[in-house]
Amino acid sequence: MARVPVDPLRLDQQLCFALYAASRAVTRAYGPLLEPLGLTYPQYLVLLVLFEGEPRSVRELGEALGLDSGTLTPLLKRLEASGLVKRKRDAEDERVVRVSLTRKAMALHETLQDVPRQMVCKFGGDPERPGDLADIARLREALHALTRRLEPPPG
Amino acid sequence: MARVPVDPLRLDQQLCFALYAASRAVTRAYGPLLEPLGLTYPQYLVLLVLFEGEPRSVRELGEALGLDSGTLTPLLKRLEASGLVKRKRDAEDERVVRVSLTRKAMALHETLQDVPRQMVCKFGGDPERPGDLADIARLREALHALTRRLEPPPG
DNA sequence: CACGATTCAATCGCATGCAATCAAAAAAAG
DNA sequence: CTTTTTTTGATTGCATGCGATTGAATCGTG
Repeated sequence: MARVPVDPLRLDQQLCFALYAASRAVTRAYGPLLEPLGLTYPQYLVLLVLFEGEPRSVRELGEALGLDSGTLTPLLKRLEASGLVKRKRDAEDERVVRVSLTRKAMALHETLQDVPRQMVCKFGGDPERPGDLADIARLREALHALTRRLEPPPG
Repeated sequence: MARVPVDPLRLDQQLCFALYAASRAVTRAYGPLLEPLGLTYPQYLVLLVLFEGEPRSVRELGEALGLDSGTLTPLLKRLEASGLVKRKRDAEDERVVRVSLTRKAMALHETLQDVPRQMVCKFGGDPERPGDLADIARLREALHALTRRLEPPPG
C-alpha cells in the first residue's frame, strides 16, 4: 500500500472540476432536445417548478432553483415573450410577481414527458433497467447531500 | 415493495438539476477563497492547467477544460490584464497562441496549495480522514465517467 | 399613526458559456 | 506550384449567474 504523494492542485483530482465539467456536459446534452422546443436549459427548469404548482412568486422560483432575481427576471421575461408564462403583480402584496403557465406551456408538458427517459439513455443507462436508475438515484442523492452541506439552511 | 409511480419531470428527480445546483454551490463556495486573490473560478481552473505544464496553446487549454475560444480568449485577456499570464504568438506556427505563467502567478501557486484542503472542509469532510477523501474520490470518478459517456472522444 | 427595518422584484455591471462566423496560416490535394 | 481544405484563434451575439444597488411596498415597533 504505497502512499504516493499527489499534487493537490492537479485538475483531475478536483471534485469541483468534475462537477463543473459534468454539469456543462449534461446541459449541452439537453440542447438538442430543448432547442427544437424553443427552450434553454434554465428555462426548462423553471417550467418544471411551475408544473409542480402554480402560480409561483419569483422568490419561490428562486428558492426552488437556487437563483436570484437578477437571473430570473430577464429569464422570465423571455419565457413570457415566448408565450409560455404569464407574470402578474399580486393584488394583495404589490411587491410580489406571480408567475403562471399558459395553455401553450401546459401543452408542452405532454411533449416534455419523454425528455427524462431520453436523458437516461444519453447518460449511458437503460431506462428499463432498475439497476441503472438506482445508479443515477445514488449519484443524485450524493449531489443533493453535497449541495445541502454547502448551503446550510438559514437556521 | 410497493412501486409508487413518480412524475418523471419532478425537479428533485432530475440528475441534471442535482448536478447544476451542486456545481453552482461549489463554485460559490470557492468565491471567498479566490476573490481575495483577484481570481474567478474559471480563471483558477486555467491556472491549474498551466501549473501542470507551460506553455499551453489556447486549443490545449480548451481541451483540458472543455471550453472553446469564445470563452477562453476574453478570460485569458483578463488574466493577462491581471498580470498572471503572458500570451504570445508562436513563431513557428503563427496560428497558435502560447499561454504561459508570470512570476506573479508562480508565487500564487504557493498560496493556492491550501485551497483544496479548505474546500474538503467546506464539503463537510475532514481532510485527515481517509474515508472522507475516498468518498470524494468516488463521487469524482462517477462524475468523470458520466462526462466521458456524454462526450465520447472523436474516435 | 410614524418610521425605520425588511421584503421583493428590477436593474446594472461584469464574467462566463457557447454557437456561429471570420480571417489568417498551414497543410493537403491536384 | 496553385487550389482547396483544415486548423487555430478572435469576434459577435445571446443567455445565463451573481453581487450590488435601487425603489416600491409591507411589516414591526413604539
